[in-house]
Amino acid sequence: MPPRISRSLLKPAPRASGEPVRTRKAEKPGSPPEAIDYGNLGNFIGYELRRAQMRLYDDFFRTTKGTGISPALYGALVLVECNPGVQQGHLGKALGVARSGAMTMVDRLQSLELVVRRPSPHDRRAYGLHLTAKGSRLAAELHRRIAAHDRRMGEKMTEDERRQLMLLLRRI
Amino acid sequence: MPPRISRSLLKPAPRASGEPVRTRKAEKPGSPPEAIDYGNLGNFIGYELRRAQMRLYDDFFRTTKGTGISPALYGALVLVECNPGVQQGHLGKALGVARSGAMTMVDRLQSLELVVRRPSPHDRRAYGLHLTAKGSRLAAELHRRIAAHDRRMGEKMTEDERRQLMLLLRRI
DNA sequence: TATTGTTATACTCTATAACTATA
DNA sequence: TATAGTTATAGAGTATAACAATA
Repeated sequence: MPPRISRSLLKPAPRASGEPVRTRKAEKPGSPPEAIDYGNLGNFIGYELRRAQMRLYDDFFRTTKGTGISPALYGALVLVECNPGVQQGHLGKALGVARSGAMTMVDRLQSLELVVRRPSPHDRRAYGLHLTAKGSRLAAELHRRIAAHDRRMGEKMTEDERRQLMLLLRRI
Repeated sequence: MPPRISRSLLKPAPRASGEPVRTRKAEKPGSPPEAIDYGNLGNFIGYELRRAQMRLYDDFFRTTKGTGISPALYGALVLVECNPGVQQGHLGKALGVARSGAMTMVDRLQSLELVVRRPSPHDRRAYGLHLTAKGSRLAAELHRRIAAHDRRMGEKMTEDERRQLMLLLRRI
């Protein structure tokens, strides 16, 4: 079964201008006057999963800063790179978004000049998606940065533990 | 250090009417004509984290169906329950959202008649948040359902493995 | 009739900024 | 001057529904 990237998990938002904003604690750095009781929240897998992903997203956005690429767009970029000529609709399905959502994503990638739509030779309704030269270059750069990012995410565990983590995550 | 629930990790959206919609694959059940190559995506911790959370969110929304409670609102409900009289702003900080976001969440909980704002005895600018009787009942019900949900999430691993997973997640 | 891309519309989530009452 | 709550506004993300062109 091919893995799927979920809509809800690729969400955090790039800005219109292309520059992701992560205004963590924009309001005030000061901590809440009284410690807050989180009850049973910390015993839930879902809670630790969320916290882990929060930290990971923070690092991801620092990693891709200046590129305008969110996790969702990176996923799309990888898919176009690995499947040159893929149809927009298929991309959307693979990413778990509706066609209109795929439309928006590809529009964005096109406006960043990373991806082009070329008429499909077989189906005059469809377009094939391809990386531009600029898109290829950025993809290569992002692969490097994101591989380093992913290593950082696992730097506090051994290689065995990392494998164990991946296995356990797949069992959820 | 008190745990924090991230804005970006509590995101998936409840509907205005209160009923969460999870139209997974609303477009077509059919699989893409050709298998799609996901490249190196599956070797990233972030990717597996996202997939795991996607599955978890699906189950969470099935679990809370009919209540209008999203993960974010459940978090808020727990915090109000565990910290009766907590100020809205402190709640927002604990949840990692701006004051206006806390406002929206509390408005929602109030419109669901789960939470009330009572004037603070010490500070005439502030309100204390409290569960209503209905809120207490729903919280109790949700605790049961979500505890079961969390057990389901870990049902494919041993108790030791679950503990290991929690430990590794905290190391990210 | 079904599918591809597209557009229009609507909704949630979240942020910033300005306003008010109070501290 | 700073803070608590509020309101207005804006942008991202995603969904559904309808449409034209094509299969």
